Amino acid sequence: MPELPEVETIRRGVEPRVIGRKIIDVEIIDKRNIKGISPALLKKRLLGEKVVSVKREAKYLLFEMASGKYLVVHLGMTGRLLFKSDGYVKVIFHFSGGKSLYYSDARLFGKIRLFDKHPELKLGPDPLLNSFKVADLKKILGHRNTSVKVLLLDQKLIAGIGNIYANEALFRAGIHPARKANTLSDKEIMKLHDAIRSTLSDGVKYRGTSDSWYIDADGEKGAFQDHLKVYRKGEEPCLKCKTKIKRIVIGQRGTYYCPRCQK
DNA sequence: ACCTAAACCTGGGCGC
DNA sequence: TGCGCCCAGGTTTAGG
Repeated sequence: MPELPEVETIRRGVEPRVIGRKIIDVEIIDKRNIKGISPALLKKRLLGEKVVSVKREAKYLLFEMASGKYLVVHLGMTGRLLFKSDGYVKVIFHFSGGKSLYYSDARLFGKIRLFDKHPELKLGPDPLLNSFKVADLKKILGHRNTSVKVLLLDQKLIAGIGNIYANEALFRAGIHPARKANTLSDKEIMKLHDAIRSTLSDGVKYRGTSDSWYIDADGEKGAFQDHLKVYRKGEEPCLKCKTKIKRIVIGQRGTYYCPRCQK
């Protein structure tokens, strides 16, 4: 499910309710999301740990513990962090004060890991930070002979964009998703830089896109699905020019664009 | 270093 | 109702 705006929305819902709380129990219903450590050891090492912050790096959530350990959660495609149960719960973190955080993941692509210190996640820059400049995007795109859309999805190059926001940002920028990155003009890179940032910040503003699996920590849907212009709109008329939106596959992912607005 | 494709899983929706 | 098929918002890995 979750791209940068969804993970940020979840973070904002989770942090205030777990900060300063201790983990008093970890219930593991299905161990398959737990990576790099046995379920028993994960539980043992988390018991008594106090949360001092919940941070986000791209699509990862990092629970910083008072001991300096980090519980790192990635939600994959269908992962959820909830303060109530749903039908796909795999792990439950019980906190002092009575709250429990449910990790749910129907498709099991999410990952839960524990680190002794702040982990190096090997991610590219976060495009929502003000330090992310046009020059940084040009460095990423300028010399590569791959479609611009594939590069936007590469977390090692630029972190936090997934398929929905890649499609939408390219529409806002008027750039065809199959364009080879090294053919973009400086002006197009500038437009794309703006489009990425405005699309992601709108995503955060509307609390994420609930097209299928995504809900926030309270089980509430986001609203950005009401603002999508191309994503999953194959065969529908473009809202700008009425041309039929096309669906193609790029980088093994469904890709939607307006053949007239995006060159 | 760059680029591509397969693999990991389960569930929802649709047509017949 | 049931079955088969297609689709799915991510990342890792192996290979060219």
